[in-house]
Amino acid sequence: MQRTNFGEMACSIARTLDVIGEPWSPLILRDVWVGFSRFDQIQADLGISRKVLTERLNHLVDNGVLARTPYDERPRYEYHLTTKGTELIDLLMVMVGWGDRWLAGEAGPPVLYRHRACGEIANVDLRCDHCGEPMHASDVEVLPGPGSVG
Amino acid sequence: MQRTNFGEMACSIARTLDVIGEPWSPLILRDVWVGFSRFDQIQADLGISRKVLTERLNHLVDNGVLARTPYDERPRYEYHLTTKGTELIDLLMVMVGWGDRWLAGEAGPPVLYRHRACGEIANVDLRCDHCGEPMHASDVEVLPGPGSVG
DNA sequence: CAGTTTAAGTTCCCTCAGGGAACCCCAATT
DNA sequence: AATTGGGGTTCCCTGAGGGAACTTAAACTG
Repeated sequence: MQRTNFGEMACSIARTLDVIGEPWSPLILRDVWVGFSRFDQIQADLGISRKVLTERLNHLVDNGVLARTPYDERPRYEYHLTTKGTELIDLLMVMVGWGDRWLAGEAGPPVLYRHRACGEIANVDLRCDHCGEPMHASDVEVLPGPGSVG
Repeated sequence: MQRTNFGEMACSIARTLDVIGEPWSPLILRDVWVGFSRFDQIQADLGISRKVLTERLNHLVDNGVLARTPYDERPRYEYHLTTKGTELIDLLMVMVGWGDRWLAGEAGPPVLYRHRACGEIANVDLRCDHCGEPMHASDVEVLPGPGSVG
C-alpha cells in the first residue's frame, strides 16, 4: 500500500478523511455547493487536472457524497450533493470561519453568509446539541465509545 | 509547482487546506489534542513515516498552529496547540460528528464527548452566532465579501 | 568505562499520485 | 464538411509518501 488507508482506523476523523481528505475534494464540494455542477465548470473554476477531477468525482460518488445525474440524452451529467454530502457542508462552513478569522488578512473575508432565519451576516458557532451552550475543545472530555478497539 | 498551492486562492476553505489539508495533518492535530505531544508518541500512534511527520510538524509550527517547546536540556521537544490551533479543534469535532453519523456502522462511535457544562454525552451542533438558531448549508445565502477578487 | 538505550530527526531508495497537455467520442451547430 | 462542446481517457514527467537504516548526543547499565 502506498498511500495509507485512513478508512480502516477506529477514528471518525480518519474515516472522514478517507472520504474527503484527499487534495481538492473539499474544494470540489464547495463548488458543487455554490452551483458549479458540471465537469468542465468545476475544472475551469478550480484549475484542477482533468484526470484528478475524474478520480475525485468518482470517489465522492462512490462514497455517497455526490450523485451523478444525466441532464441530456447525450452523455451529459450533473453532480449534486446528497443528504450525506449536504451535511458535509457544515464542515466547510467551520473551515470558512477559521480561515476568515486567521488567514483572511486586511482584505477581509472573500465571501459572507447571510443567515436566512435572522437575515443577518453571520458565522457558525459550535453548540452542545444537548444543552445548547458553547462547545469547543476545552469544554469536552474525551471518553472511549462503543466502537473503540479496546 | 507540482502540488497546487491553495494558499493563494481567494477562498478561506482553500487557505485553511493550505495549513491543514495535507494528508495526516488533521490526525496529528487530533493526537496533540488528546495528549500525544512528542515526536515518537505521535509516530507510533499514527504509524506515519518519520520523514512525513517531520515535514508536517514543521509546517504546522511554521503556520502557528502548533508550538514546539523543549522539555529537557537535551534536544527533546513537545508540541502543543496554540490558540490558533485550539480553534481548529472545532473543525475536528465537526468531522467526528459527521463520521460518527455516516461511517461508524453498527459498532457505534469510537469515542464519546462529555460536555463539561451539562455533564452529558453530546455532539456539536452548528448555530448562528447572531441569533442562535441552527445554521446549516440550506440556511445560508452566499454573498461576495470585502476580500473577494472582483 | 564500554555498551546500550532513548528522543528526535535525517538520509536513502522506490513506487505511486498529481500536473499538464494531448487525444477521443459523439451529437449538435455553422 | 468542419467546428464546437461536454465529459472524459491516455501519456509522460516530476515530486511526494512509505519504509527502513542511519545519526547525534546525552543518559542509564553492568
